[in-house]
Amino acid sequence: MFAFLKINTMKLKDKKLTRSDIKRASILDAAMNAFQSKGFNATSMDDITLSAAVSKRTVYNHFPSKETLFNAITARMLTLFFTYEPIPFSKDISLEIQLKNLVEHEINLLTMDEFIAMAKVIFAESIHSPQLVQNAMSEFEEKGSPLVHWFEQAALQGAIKTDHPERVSMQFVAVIKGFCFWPQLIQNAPMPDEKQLDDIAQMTVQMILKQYT
Amino acid sequence: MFAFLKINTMKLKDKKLTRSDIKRASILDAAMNAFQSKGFNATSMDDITLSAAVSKRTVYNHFPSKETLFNAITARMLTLFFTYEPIPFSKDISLEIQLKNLVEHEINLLTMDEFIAMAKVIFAESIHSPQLVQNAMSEFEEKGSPLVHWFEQAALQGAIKTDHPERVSMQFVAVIKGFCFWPQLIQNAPMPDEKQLDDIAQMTVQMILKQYT
DNA sequence: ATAAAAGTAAACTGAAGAGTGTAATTTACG
DNA sequence: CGTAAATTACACTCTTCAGTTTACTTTTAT
Repeated sequence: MFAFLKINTMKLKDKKLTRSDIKRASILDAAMNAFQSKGFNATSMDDITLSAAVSKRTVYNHFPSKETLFNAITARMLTLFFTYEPIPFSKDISLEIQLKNLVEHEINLLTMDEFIAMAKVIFAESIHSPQLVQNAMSEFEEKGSPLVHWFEQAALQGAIKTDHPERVSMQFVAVIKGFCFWPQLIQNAPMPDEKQLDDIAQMTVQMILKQYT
Repeated sequence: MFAFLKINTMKLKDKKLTRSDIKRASILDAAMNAFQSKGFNATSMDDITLSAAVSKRTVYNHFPSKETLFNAITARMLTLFFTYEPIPFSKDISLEIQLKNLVEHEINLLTMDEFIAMAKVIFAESIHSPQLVQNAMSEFEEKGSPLVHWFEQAALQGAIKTDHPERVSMQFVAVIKGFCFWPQLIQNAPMPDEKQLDDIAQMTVQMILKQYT
């Protein structure tokens, strides 16, 4: 898990993977796993030290405090998911196909288990920190904004009939998350299998088509 | 806030409100507020002691440990919301009206600020406790079950056309929560005002009618 | 090769916080 | 009134944990 982060690290220097880089990556990995499974408070720096196979002083040489480490992780996770290509609306492609693509796109994002992992880390802390994570969070929630943009375009061009495209967009995302995100986040529910995902996708597309065309 | 709990306490003995009862209620109140705003870990027993205007020893006389106190609170909150009348499906009332009632019912529940408060306390802890709160939680999530029951009846009697009434029920709830619950829980978003709630309700009803009749 | 940079082990400090012991006070109640 | 139970203040123990110090070893880069 989180292999994708290591790859990122490697890409930067390619061959010059110094010991320091390895240690740092190891710390980030260990911290991410620990924060994910136990939360910020319940994770001690000694835990991280231990499972990163690194001395405590080394942790503090890379990250001056526990909070710094936490921020480094959230920042990393957030930027990762922010690199998120916008989706153009096209009047030349059938609405059904475009919607199907949108759903799949969204489901793919949500079903990455890294996504759930990240959400656990961040949400659990953010419920009780009005400002701390909140700012990053609001930005993060805008992740839906490419979707909003698509719906706005679709409405403008008359493909979808609504006075509130952003509301339709929210409805769209709400249904997907209701099946593929919240239960997994809160209750550790299993992700729906391929067939169920297909059904959910189809249902969501039908919902938009029947209600707004 | 949480006045409804004090009322409950009073009903039990009516006149025999002994000092001990008052102290106990005061502790529960203080603890609930503290857990809600700061979370379980960040709340110290001394905090509670202080804002309950009670000595520390008294807290421990009533509740042998912090966890016991936490459990007492969650139990209280959960039972409160479990007393939840089932909703019968009727073929004599127009579908639209019944749906409208369902939405309102659900929105009323979610918009009680006690509900959000409770959810914060419980969810924040449950994200990182696989078994601890999880069991109570799963029961709690079934709170939707009267809704499922309504949709099952509606499907059985042909008022709603679907092979998966429980899925339709989830969709229905997902949309409402997407607007009136998750943003408030995670981001401290303000609850939509009356007019917005109306729009959301109407939209949700239309969604079901257009997609499943 | 060698000096600077980075890592290690282990003992330490200081703060916070859960829970206890106790002696003195307050309240309930026959 | 008088006694038993509950409450209080407060000092105390014990543990956990973030962060530091020190004396030493390994890696890296020139």
